[in-house]
Amino acid sequence: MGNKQLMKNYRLLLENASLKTTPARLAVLSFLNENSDPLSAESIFDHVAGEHSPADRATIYRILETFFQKGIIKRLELGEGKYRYELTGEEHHHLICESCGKIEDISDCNISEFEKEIGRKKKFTVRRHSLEFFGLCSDCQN
Amino acid sequence: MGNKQLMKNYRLLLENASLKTTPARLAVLSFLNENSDPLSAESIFDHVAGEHSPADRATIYRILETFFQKGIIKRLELGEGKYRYELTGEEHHHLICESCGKIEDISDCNISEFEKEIGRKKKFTVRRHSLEFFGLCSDCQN
DNA sequence: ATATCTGCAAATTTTTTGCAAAAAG
DNA sequence: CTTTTTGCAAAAAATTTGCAGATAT
Repeated sequence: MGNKQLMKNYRLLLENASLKTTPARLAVLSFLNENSDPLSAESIFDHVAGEHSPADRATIYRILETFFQKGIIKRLELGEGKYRYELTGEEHHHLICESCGKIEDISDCNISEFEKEIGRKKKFTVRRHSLEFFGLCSDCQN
Repeated sequence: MGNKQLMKNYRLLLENASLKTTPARLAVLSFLNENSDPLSAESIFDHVAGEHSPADRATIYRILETFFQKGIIKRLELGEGKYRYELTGEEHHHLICESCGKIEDISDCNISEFEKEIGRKKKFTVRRHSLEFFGLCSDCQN
């Protein structure tokens, strides 16, 4: 998808969320879009800082909070004591290599059956779940 | 189980992990043992601070890190931007109510099959996984 | 006796907040 | 023109670290 088209999409995305289109927001969106890995606030700040129109760290945090509240991005915790963020898309989970830190995506967790069971047994309504796998990636097996 | 017996168990647990038995460590272990909910470092500190032999915040953090490294406790992230800890026991997961904050335990996630599939498909060796459910508990349904 | 553990104080990391100026629609 | 967003500076929250003295074995 061309950059022009992308920008149009971002504008629409923001408009649908009743948010104004600003350079900082576009920068955050496009950086998240370029990266398949979930990103920390700091790495987003670092990247946006190197742009034509750098943004303040507080602005980045506020943007991420707003996007998270609107459901535009997901907020993850991968055992690092800080948040990571990724664009909301197909539901998927992550394989985090405890040796090299590589993060892979994985889909089809098929946990919806279990969620229904929870609803019945515990009278708990599941809205979302977090599921992350920690271990060793193919490169770090030996 | 009587308190005497518990103390003996804690001593053994620590000895097996090549750790010295200290008042602060015993206090942390017994507070974790009294609580079924996973606890934050701060709440553990607060509790131990009210004891006959209060411990420094840094000591609490160091104890928790050590226990985590030894596998004595689990370190969880429940979407709060901080860690929580619980004694290692039967594998289980949590239902976190997004309305009142109540945390319930749940077992039998039956995800081992999926983990094997991951091993085959992605050549990733799963060592552990995190699985938490967020939603509404029975008291907060309406 | 010796290695481990703790307290204290200071620092680091991650995230949040108040307020006035700037920008978007 | 009005509401939202941003920058700046400061603060808060969570966690870590260095080092010297205290404690456990």
